[in-house]
Amino acid sequence: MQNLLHNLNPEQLAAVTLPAQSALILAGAGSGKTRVLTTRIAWLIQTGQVSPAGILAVTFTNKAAKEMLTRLSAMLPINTRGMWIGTFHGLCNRLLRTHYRDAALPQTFQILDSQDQLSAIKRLLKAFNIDDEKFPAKSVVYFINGAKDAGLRAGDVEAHDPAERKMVELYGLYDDQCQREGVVDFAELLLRSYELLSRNQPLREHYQQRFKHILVDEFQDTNDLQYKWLKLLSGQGQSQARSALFAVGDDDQSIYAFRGANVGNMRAFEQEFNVQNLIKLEQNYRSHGHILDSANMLIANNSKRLGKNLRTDAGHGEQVRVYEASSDLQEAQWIIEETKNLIAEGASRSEVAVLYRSNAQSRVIEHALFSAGIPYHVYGGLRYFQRAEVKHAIAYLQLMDNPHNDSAFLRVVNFPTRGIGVRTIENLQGAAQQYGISLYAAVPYMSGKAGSSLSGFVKMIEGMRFETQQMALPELVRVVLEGSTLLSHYATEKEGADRVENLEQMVSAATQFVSEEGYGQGAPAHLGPRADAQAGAPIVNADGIEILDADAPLATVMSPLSAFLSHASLEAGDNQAQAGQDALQMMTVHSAKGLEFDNVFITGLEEGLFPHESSSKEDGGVEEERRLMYVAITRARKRLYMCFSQTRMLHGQTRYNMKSRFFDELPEESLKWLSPKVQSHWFANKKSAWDDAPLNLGSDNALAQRMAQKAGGGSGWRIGEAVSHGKFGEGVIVNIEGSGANCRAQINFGSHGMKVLDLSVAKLERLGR
DNA sequence: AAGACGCTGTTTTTT
DNA sequence: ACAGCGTCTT
Repeated sequence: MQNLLHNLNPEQLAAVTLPAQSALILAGAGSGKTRVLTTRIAWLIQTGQVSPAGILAVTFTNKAAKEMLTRLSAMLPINTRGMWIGTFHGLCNRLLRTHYRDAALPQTFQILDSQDQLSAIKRLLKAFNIDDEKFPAKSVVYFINGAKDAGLRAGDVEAHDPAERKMVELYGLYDDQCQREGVVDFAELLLRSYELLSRNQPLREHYQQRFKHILVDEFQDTNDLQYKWLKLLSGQGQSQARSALFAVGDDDQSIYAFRGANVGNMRAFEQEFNVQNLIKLEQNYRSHGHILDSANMLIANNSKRLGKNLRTDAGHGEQVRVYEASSDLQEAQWIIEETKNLIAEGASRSEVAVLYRSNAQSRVIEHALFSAGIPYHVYGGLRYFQRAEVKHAIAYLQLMDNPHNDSAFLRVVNFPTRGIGVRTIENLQGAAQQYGISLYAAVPYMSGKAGSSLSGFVKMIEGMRFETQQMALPELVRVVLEGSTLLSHYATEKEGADRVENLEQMVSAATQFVSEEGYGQGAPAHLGPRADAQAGAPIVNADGIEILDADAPLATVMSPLSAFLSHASLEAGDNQAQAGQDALQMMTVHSAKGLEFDNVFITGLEEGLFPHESSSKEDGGVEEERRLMYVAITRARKRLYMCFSQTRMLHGQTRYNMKSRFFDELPEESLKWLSPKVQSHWFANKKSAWDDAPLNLGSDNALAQRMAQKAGGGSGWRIGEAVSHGKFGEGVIVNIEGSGANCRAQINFGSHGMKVLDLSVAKLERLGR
């Protein structure tokens, strides 16, 4: 135990060894949050305060859950299997699998990912002849997920106008459709298990008693339903003893409001759980002083903080390097130069991160990196299980496990093509609707040529199910890849080599899955849970009803095939394992959260981009952008670069942006401007701006034309020029129209918005940037 | 049933 | 600019 606790600082130690009461740990960036969380669990177990089965630890991502498990098994000599450690969705899936009857779900219910959900909605809209102009599928999805995330069923949503009433109706119809097909979406996993526990008293009480300690990571990211779920499981508000909820989070890193996260849950938790133990972890072990000072000073501009100031023992380190580029191309060029310098100084490429606010910014930088021959890795593309060919294979597997999944049916009934056309499908859908059954079940009602091709498809699925009855999962997957003719189809396609490879990879994914999840290598993939699996001791409630506890491995509650399909939906896999390559890391600021690098570039620091223009319209939007900037800054250990550009190509048009307001919120002494005398006067000094940018303007003539376009009708002002206005502050001239006395300029005043001013009237001052 | 054409939206993302 | 779609064409 001494071992466990040594090297913890006083705050960390206090947090780890808190008594079994609700606690809120405000953990700043780089303050050892995961360490505290895992050490707390290890300490609780090692001191005999709780058995592994009494632990419930919740994260948002699989990565975080895995990390926690890895660290725990390094600390504890015990098997981590009895503990419930996982994502909200993973744990809810486990709960629903175990208690599928009580949750009114089929044993083989399947999970829709976001793509599947959208296409299910599109299908619904079509079936009910809904005008998709008035009710776009996307907004229906948004509405439904919003309601579910708030814990509301269709019957609970108050509609204020006819359009909303329609939305509510669609919500109800969608839920019916899902129920009929035996599928649940992500939000449904949460809501259904919440409802299961709140309606079923014996179950609820069982789990409430079982979990003595509930620990939550990234608490600031919880949505309302997740918070309600935690309250329910912890027994909050009940008179009897309840479990201790240990919430770890950082309100300054709350950057997911747009997907329903509610930072307010932190304050609500403090009050509703009567939190006596609030501990702030403010000692930062990651960043040098100038970087931390920048982060602290920036975030101090936010109101409504719980209050926290990071400190470090690491010394000031280097100043933050700031660069103003003339164009996005030149910005990219500069990044490449600096990266080369870093590498020459001995930095490894994987310790260089380029962060941007939006994905669209990556293109230019990627292009420049490619030309320079610097290996790079872009985060956040298509993930393995999202690839079309893999989704197709999954759909065949889904049909074998649950033939009523119409989404899966439609995805592959004619892929690879087998002569089943749109018309045939429409007829089939008509029959299915008429009898209220699934497409698969409606096939026997079809006659004629169309009927026989459809029943051919069904026979193929049935045949594969029969053939694979006794097979282990990897073997089954191989049979399906071949039997579905997916493999041979892609093998004949000219660009199909990668796809074949991805499909082949599914067999190894299945092999790995089977061994990791504790299914025997030879366990039949079908036919329910493993026969020889040891279920936990049965629980008998007061009425003598036996309840199966979900503490045993998943193998006891679901078949390898069902489990594998859940896995494919809940853990979409990495995007291209370019591992092994020492590559520069490129990603959005959002996806950088939780990561750290020696060297970080924050790019595109311009008004309108970062903070993003759409953030100024939502209340609290700019504060969320500031938190995002805070996250970006605190990713860096040793060296931080920030850059912005005067011009940028966006949506096919050149935009003229001002530098980000965030620069004004950073400590001057921590910044080192690398471009003091920049190219604002490029018109007079055109060489610097246009020669730096590797633009191919073709000829002097083309250049002259572009210049002429930018000159403002003899007004004396130029497009792209920085100006100052008494009322609106600093801005950039974006456009000039008319000439002489009628000359007007469109000016981007950043936070004050876009204005059109009459140049003969407006009092503008030239601003040498 | 694949390929061409035109329309649309375009902040951030995990499960 | 450009990708991803839905619809129309061959």
